[in-house]
Amino acid sequence: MDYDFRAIENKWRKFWAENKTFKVSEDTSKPKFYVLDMFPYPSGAGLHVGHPLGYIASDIYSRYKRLQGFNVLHPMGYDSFGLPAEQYAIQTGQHPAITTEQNIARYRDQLDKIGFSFDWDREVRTSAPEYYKWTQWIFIQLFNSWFNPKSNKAEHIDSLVAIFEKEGSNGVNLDQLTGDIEKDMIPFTANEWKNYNEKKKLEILMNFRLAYLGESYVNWCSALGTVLANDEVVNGVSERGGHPVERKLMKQWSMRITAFAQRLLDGLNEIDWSESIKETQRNWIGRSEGCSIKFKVKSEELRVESDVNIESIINENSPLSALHSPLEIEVFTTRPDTVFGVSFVTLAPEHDLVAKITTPEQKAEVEAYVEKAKNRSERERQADVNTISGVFTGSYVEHPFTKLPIPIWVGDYVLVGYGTGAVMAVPGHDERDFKFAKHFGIPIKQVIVPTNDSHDMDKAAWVEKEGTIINSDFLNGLSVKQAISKSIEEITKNGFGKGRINYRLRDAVFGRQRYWGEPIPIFYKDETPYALQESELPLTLPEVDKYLPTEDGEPPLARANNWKYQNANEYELSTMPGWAGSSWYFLRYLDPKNTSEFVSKDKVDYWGNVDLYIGGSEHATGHLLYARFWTKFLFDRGFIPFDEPFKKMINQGMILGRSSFVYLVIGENKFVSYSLKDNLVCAPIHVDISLVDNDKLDIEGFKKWRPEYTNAEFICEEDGTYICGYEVEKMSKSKYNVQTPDELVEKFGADTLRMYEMFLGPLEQTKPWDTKGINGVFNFLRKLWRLFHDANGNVAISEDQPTKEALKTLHKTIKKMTDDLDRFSFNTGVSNFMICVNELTDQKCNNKQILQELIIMLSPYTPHISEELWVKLGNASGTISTAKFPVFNEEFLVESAFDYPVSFNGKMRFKVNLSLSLNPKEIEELVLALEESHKWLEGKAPKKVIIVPGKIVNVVI
RNA sequence: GCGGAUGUGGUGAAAUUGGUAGACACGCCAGACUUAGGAUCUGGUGCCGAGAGGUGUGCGGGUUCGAGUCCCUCCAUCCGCACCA
Repeated sequence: MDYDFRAIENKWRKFWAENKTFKVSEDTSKPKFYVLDMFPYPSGAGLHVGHPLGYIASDIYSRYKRLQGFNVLHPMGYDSFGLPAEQYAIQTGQHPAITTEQNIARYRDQLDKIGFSFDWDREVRTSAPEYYKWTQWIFIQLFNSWFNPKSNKAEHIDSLVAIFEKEGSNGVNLDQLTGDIEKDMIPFTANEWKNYNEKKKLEILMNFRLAYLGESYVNWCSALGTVLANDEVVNGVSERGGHPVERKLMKQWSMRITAFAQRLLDGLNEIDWSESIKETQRNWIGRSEGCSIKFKVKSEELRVESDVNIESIINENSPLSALHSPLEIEVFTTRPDTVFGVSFVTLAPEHDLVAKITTPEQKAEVEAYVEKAKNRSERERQADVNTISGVFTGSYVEHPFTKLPIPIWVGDYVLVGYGTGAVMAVPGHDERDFKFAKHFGIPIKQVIVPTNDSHDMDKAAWVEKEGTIINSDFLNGLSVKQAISKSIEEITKNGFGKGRINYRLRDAVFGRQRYWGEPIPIFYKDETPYALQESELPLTLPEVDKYLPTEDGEPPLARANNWKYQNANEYELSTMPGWAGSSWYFLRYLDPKNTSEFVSKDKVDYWGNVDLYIGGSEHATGHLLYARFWTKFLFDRGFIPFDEPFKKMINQGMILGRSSFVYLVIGENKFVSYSLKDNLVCAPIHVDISLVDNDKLDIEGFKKWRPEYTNAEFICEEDGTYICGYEVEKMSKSKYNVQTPDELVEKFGADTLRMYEMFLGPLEQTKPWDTKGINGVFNFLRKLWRLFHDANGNVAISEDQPTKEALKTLHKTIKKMTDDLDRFSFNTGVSNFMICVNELTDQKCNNKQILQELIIMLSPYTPHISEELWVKLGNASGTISTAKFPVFNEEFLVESAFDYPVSFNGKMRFKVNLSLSLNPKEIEELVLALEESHKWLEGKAPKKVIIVPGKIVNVVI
């Protein structure tokens, strides 16, 4: 009987499903191991061969761990809220839930064909109310929490209320409560707090909640009709769809991820992730150490009078420090050593103080500039980095040390979202400031002597953190490094500012003006947001007539009829972003059916965090950062016992498509073969890869492909074939280079596909898909099959004692397989099997002991054929997944002799077989006595002979 | 500009600690088998050379008895981030 993969795979797929072979539960007698894949968004296009790459690797690893006796949790689910289903709904009116359901069915069908060992009883879908009930629940926990900088962790908001009741807001020393995150709070005493009404209290608490409603500049995408988080904006356009994005001041639900910036940074040192992802996260968090410095605004007439109503300023939602008179501009700098080189101060166009400090003479010009800057999209602004623009406000600040007046400018090179939205410009030692000063003719003051003599201060700023300080009063003569600490010391001592750590990370905007997402469990009473009670969850997504915003520009949820909290109060109308559900799904797998908790304590204690996470690196700044944030939060609040979700992560590389081309002769309906194309003027045209085999075009098929090619002519190679050119590109429909796993499973079987995907190359590497090589793996499985059968196709297994040779082959393979799996080297694993089967075939080995061990090792890669052969060896059905992985025994590899490579001056010349019991001196004598050696010595005496027993001999002449 | 990764045959790649470069496979070449099965078997296949031999892991240097592997300089490609003060 031949290797009938179709029958075998159908049989075992059915067997696993019916017997729930991969269902797991908590079992304290075994060590646990949690292997997780990044769950897919079920798109309408289905899977191509690139998608299952990571799933195959994680499945192999899961099966390997199971064979080693671990209790392996290996679940799968769907990230099923998202934009494409909603866009489709807008176009067709079909409810996104239906589209999602259909896509999931297709995904499931495709996944099932590949033979994964998922425990499908644990499937989760983020769009299911039973799931998002708990996403909403976590949101409420975040809403009811604040970050206590003193304990450095999230706490229930009640502990903050207790502080307020006892000591108010600690006077002016707000940092102790806010950790420098929020600064626009008016100080109050305990008594004042007690006398505030509920609305006022809630308003103050909103400044501390980890999920909060606040006004801030957001990325507004009008084409999508929603706001986007920073990581959803790429190169100034939306990640999905590539629509323009502008900055807009809006009231939005946000997540105070900035409170966790330092812990998110520190945690990276404790997890086993690729350096590049960790660096990307460090970069995104963007910690920089420096100093804040306050500059007093000089113009007398602008000074805020002492009897001014401070609250009126607060209520303008100033994100900046404008609280105390006289007006001050606070800047953040990493170079306080250059403070004496400040020749102007620049404000971001959106900075609150711009309007307040501009003089009447400059008003028109400044307003025009600000207006223009605000209307520029992110993309325009980024594309235009080299154009210098700015405008003078007419006002001055006072230098804190010299007391000299310094002009205040507005410039869009200063970003409102970073630092304080204001910079002290030191043109002598900052490139942008230099350009700005040159452009506007502002004086440039040198305060550092460059270490490089040839540096010309007239041509460029000296920006290196090296050199000696000059023109700087008490800093003169110090090195830059010394001057940084000395200046911070002086600035702090004089109350001009203080040392400060700044992060690039912004709070994450959480509301989306979309339909297909989790409703935010909030209602409004007296314009104040209140969270729903746990017992009122889930707040299910209401039905709407259309999935578009209303005519008044309200989100789609505003279309829902009679959708009110207790029939009285308005619900929040925005929904959660795509990353909400995926920030905690790994926890729900532990206890997917629990209706009273998001996960039970017992289960989360047993399973713990993810031991191995496999997925793409494209989530480096989105999902992976948010999931870490929520995990830290849930840990702080005592819901889970760990504060990093994913201990080890591997990022599989992208699989690129291999596009094929035909060459159309310009002006004719004639195609020229690859090697002849340079003789003619022709244009390459993508041709469907299903019409090409080994670069040879199926000419008849091609003629039928498109009506216009029916009568096409072909200039072929000498042998009459038409050879196509190729290029490696991303897989896409428009390039006709998409390879689906389904076709390959049909043609070669799932085992071949699984093994071939691993054989392509290292998991983490980007690699081109090329179907050519799949035959090699297919042939390997047939060769394996033949090991178990005689020439007539009957099972032929010997029960004899295995030969020494066979045992050596087996144990060599056991050792290599264990090593390779432990270091996730799946591609070399495949070649180990090939070598092993080649050797056993040469040895004509059909010994049961040997073959049984071999297929156990093979079963993680090719589970179907392994199950089948396992039964043929006389074992009970379906148990190979719980067999025991073979153990390496070194005894079988012991050798008595070794083929020594003999080198002369490092060049290998010949080999000689010598006993391993010889000592170096004996080896040297034997080698030098050889006739071959005399030839290479050319009569000279060797200067030295290096001998590494069991490795090499090197003769130095 | 900053950061990360990668450069090895015609192709995908291997070489885990500095010790025989190119395992394993694809493709190709030659042959066998006997019909057509994405068969199977045998031999060959880095480059130059008829051969002896020479040469060879992006370039150039260095350390070493010995370097794909370690160090320095440079180049190329890919991926992040980017007016971040």
